Amino acid sequence: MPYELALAALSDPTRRLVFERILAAPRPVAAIAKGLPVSRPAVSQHLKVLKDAGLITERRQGTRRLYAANPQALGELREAIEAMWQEALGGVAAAFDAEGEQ
Amino acid sequence: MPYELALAALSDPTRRLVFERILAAPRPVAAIAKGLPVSRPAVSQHLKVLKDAGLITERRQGTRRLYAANPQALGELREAIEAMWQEALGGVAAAFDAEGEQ
DNA sequence: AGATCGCGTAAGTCTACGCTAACGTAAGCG
DNA sequence: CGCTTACGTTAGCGTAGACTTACGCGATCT
Repeated sequence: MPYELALAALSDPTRRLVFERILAAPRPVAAIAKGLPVSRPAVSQHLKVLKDAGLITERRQGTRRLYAANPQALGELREAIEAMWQEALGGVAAAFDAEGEQ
Repeated sequence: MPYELALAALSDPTRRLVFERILAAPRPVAAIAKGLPVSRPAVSQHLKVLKDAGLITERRQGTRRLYAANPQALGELREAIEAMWQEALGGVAAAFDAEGEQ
């Protein structure tokens, strides 16, 4: 699962709220939607995007579905960001060296 | 600078291309736009968004402007993602425990 | 079997935003 | 001074996507 999908999925504020609500523990849809400023179908749509991005997993339990965060996708995103961070650190050092030479 | 802005800024594919082009070393706008599938003004607009998100810094040098990545904002984003990752790991462990008890 | 719960999906609307084309501007050069 | 370079900015357009309303469907209860 490419990290780009996770990045795009987490860029929406409402979707981040949805995701953060199932970070600590799995929850059914109605419990996620409760207290959010959008309707339950909207939450369902956000869950689909998060699932397609690999950020969450779905488990059916009777008539309801439990959604849980998937740490692996989050780990991949973390590593991608960290790689960019490292490269940026190196870039600053290189620019500083070039500055000193002129 | 809140990490939400950085997240939203990096969610666009073209803007990511722009950002990655100045990760290793600072560049003027024309150099960034060269080879990209969009016009130079579009690159300028992306640079503005990245700057507003704190991800890059601008330094004027005569008639041109050098854009460089800002590792600090990237570091903050990295830490925010890492915190969510840790929480997700804890959530999975908690769900597993609950599974064993029933 | 009928009723209800818990949820996904489809259709339609409206806003955000990425893009181009055109223009404006400050710095260097002859 | 013009002229060119290297940009930023604006106006306008087109589309992706976030949202609601309405509907459909399987599981559970009585």
